[in-house]
Amino acid sequence: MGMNDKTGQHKVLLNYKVWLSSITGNGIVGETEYRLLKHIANDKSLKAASDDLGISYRKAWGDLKKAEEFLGYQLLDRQRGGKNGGNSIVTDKALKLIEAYEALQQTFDDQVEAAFIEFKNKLK
Amino acid sequence: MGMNDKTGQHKVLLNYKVWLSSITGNGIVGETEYRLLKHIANDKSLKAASDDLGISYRKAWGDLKKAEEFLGYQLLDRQRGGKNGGNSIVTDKALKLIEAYEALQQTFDDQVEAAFIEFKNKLK
DNA sequence: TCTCGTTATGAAGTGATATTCATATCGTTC
DNA sequence: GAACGATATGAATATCACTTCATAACGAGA
Repeated sequence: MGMNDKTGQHKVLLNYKVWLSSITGNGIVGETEYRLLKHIANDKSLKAASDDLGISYRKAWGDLKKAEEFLGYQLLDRQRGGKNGGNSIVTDKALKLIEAYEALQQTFDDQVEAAFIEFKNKLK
Repeated sequence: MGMNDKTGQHKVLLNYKVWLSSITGNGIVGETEYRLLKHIANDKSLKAASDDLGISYRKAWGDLKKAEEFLGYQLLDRQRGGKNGGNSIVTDKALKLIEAYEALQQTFDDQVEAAFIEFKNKLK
């Protein structure tokens, strides 16, 4: 479990991130947006989803808006007012997107483990 | 090459990052440290390397110090004073580390392209 | 022994992001 | 038709990482 002193050898993990970006490097769809969409698919609410993830509604809303603007299609079908005040439904296109993103993550996950073992061998 | 209006479909790129971290998620060795060590190996100077990369000496120094503390071994052999004011030599262990990191990146690079093509197919 | 350039390190300033706050709109339901 | 709760959005505030600044230590060479 790794030592706790300031100078010992600690357990090291391999980490990675995958995200879609514009050419200029602006992040568009990454882990945050992926998780948001997953939760919205379940909760049918952007507010509930942002609460779930512990990020501000303001940011969640802005992130998805930016993603939609960039992608050029809707990720959510929004409804204001009404029974529960409103709701947000994930569009079919967004569902496809999160499925594809999930597969991408899986591919990376599979490779990270092997690559990390290889990495550690190289250090011996 | 992607439209420029606010709502069109733009060209999307796939991005990724790989780095070593502690269990608590603190980044230890990533692209920055890798590049620093590469440049120090060449320049034999932390100052020159940080200038090369356009990052502050303060950060470069802090990053490598943190990495060394965490890993539990020296990445640099430092010398203060003397002929040119001082110098920093990359240790053998650090050389092994950057070689292994390089191989890791290469592994990912090779597979990212294929994964991205797969990703885009899934969206059709 | 004085100088010079690099390493070393705390402290203060800055800028990008995210959170908080404030307010408006909307549409079922009671 | 008044109320409730989610969406919508600008503005102010807070956070956090990085840069800048300031200052010391060091040691070969002039």
